[in-house]
Amino acid sequence: METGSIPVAGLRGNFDLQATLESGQTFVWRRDDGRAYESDDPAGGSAWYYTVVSGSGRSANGGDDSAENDVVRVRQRDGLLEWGATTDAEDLLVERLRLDDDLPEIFATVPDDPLLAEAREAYSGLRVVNDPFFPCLVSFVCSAQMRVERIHGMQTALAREFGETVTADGQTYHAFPTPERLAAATEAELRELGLGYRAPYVQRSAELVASGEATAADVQGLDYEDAREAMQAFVGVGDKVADCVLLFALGYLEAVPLDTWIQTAVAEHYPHCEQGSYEETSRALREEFGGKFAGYAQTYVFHYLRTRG
DNA sequence: AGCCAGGCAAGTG
DNA sequence: CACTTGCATGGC
Repeated sequence: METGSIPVAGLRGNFDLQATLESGQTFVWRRDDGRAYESDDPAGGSAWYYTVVSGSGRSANGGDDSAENDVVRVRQRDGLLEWGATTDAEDLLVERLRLDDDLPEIFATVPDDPLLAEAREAYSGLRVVNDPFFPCLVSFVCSAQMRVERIHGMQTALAREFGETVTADGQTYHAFPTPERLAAATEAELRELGLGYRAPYVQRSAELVASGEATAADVQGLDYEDAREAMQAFVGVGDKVADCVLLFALGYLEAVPLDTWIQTAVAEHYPHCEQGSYEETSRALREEFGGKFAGYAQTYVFHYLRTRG
């Protein structure tokens, strides 16, 4: 393994690895200690997390074409983001964890109302992730009427059953399954993993991606509202899941997913944003949260509301 | 036992 | 277009 460390104390804004990875926005990381994601778990502050990165055109080491998947491990300690990986992981981590985001600049565009102030105080350094598209899509198709810990468990099960394996330092890791592999899975196989009625949605969306009939490229680059509409070409994707994938994988930081928690927050803290339809309420809250980076504010509020007693 | 969890698809009016 | 219904599953 190569190793390295990124000083995160000097970033524009803080960094909180645990809050970033355990806030229910990404489901591609696992805790090395095997513990389920439990927010406010004191051990989480210095726990190792790992993911498997599917190689995409990064041909670093002289034609080793068997190394398609890389293991990346990270932990945060003493103002450093320490990593160990089967490749140089620094650029990847900066990209995936949005370490270049200028949080003070972002929050200068967001109102400093009491709720947001509390959320920022509680989870200073939480960053919106930049996940790979397909795992993010599947995760949020699975998210319907499901708790965060169980969504995470489902993605772990999918990787265990259908993901390619990588061995590093004598340990076996599972990549997230490819679209082709999930497209080839049967609905019954997916139901056995506890996906319930989401099973056919996952299979059919995987088929669309694998065949090229609908891909991220059809969405990326569109204006936000057109992109949200285009996302719904996938099966199991409505307005809310579309917003999640736009925010957490495609870089649409203005997207404000309206889930049950946020709808409660609208009723209690932003009643003037309650407009009836998803479309209109979402737009109103997006404007309430300053537009361009409204999804950042949403992610803080979601994590804060969900984890406080 | 009933209610809820990061909702969506399909059907009806 | 808006509204209703059915859908898996596990934890509290």
